[in-house]
Amino acid sequence: MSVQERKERERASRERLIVATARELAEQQGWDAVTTRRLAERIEYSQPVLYSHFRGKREIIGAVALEGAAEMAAALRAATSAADGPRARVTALARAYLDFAERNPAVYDAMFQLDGGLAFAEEDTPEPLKDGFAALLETLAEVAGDGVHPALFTEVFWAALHGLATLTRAGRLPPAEAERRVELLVSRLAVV
Amino acid sequence: MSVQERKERERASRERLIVATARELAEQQGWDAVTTRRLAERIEYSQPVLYSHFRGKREIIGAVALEGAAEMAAALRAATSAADGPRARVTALARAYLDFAERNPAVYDAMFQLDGGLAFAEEDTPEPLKDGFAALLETLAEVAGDGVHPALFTEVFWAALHGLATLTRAGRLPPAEAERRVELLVSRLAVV
DNA sequence: ACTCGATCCTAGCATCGCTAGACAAGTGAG
DNA sequence: CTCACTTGTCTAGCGATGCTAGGATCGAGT
Repeated sequence: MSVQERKERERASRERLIVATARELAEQQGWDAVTTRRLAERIEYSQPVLYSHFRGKREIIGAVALEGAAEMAAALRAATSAADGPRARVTALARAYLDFAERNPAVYDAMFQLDGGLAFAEEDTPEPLKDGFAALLETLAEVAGDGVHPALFTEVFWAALHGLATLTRAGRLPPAEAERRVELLVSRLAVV
Repeated sequence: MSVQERKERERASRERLIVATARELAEQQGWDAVTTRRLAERIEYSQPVLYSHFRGKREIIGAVALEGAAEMAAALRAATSAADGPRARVTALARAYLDFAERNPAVYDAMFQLDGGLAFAEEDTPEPLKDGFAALLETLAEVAGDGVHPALFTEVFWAALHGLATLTRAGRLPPAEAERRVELLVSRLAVV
């Protein structure tokens, strides 16, 4: 019985290695460079091993996305808990969100840009994703304003952040004035 | 001399055919289905012909994006010119933007999601893209509010629309309440 | 009518995600 | 301790991708 447990531990450990390596490779050289061959070589196993853990490349991306969602949720909560007052919390939230996207571009892509085979806004949405939305909601509900559904407000605010994050990183928006855009967004959307 | 002109016309015509076919194929079956082989087969030429017009698949995507940008700019201007008053114009603008994204998902991807090798917010930004931004700016400048740079306001508003468009289409936002999100966005961001 | 240059196609390269089948290592029974 | 067998891993290969080299073909101008 103990033998089997050891094997399961080793399997789980190797699965974590795969996800961590995929993420590392993606951050270093972009997702295009994350091929099953390169990934297999880095973890020092052959390609088919990947398919004994994941159904395919999509699922590996999905695993990175889930890991990232959990981290992001933690980062958002850490940022907001250090701020005083609703308005300051929202600003901190927005900055933390954009900061996470900027510092973890590959993970952010896995979460929102690429197809990781994940469901959203539905019954079977994975827990980390729901929790990420919850982290946003906790702070944003305070400033939704009267008669506005907090979830709806969160969706709009989130969409704005997502737009800023992606357009900035794609070179569509000059990075210089990022901070002023955040201030404008918060001052207009948030009802204090 | 006339012979050469005819050849140039034919070349230009074939180039339009390539772009139109790529777009059509992408809208029908998604960009993944747009392979150089399939595209070549549809235009009834061999693969290498594509490379005598474009440097590679990226440039073809870029060409579709430019075509789309011009169309979108026209659609935005048509929508705003039919509305009375700044507030109504902004609402019409937002609806037209999201409507375009929803009805031309592949083109929208070419413009903002995929790598079409296009420059943005820089010196050598192609004209249709600058004009698309200009179309947004024309209407949004009216409601930027005192002391807010119109271009900065446009960037934020645009980012919010882009976020709504992409998140909705990716299934991240329930489509049911799209209209209410637009109303909330406009009512908060626009200063009338 | 003939030459020669432009134009286009056949064939192929390296790489991709993914899988079948051979092979080895470790397991538990006798 | 030996041996069949399950479990796990690897080698090799499939079809498809973007892209390119080199030969064939066609038409224009002398």
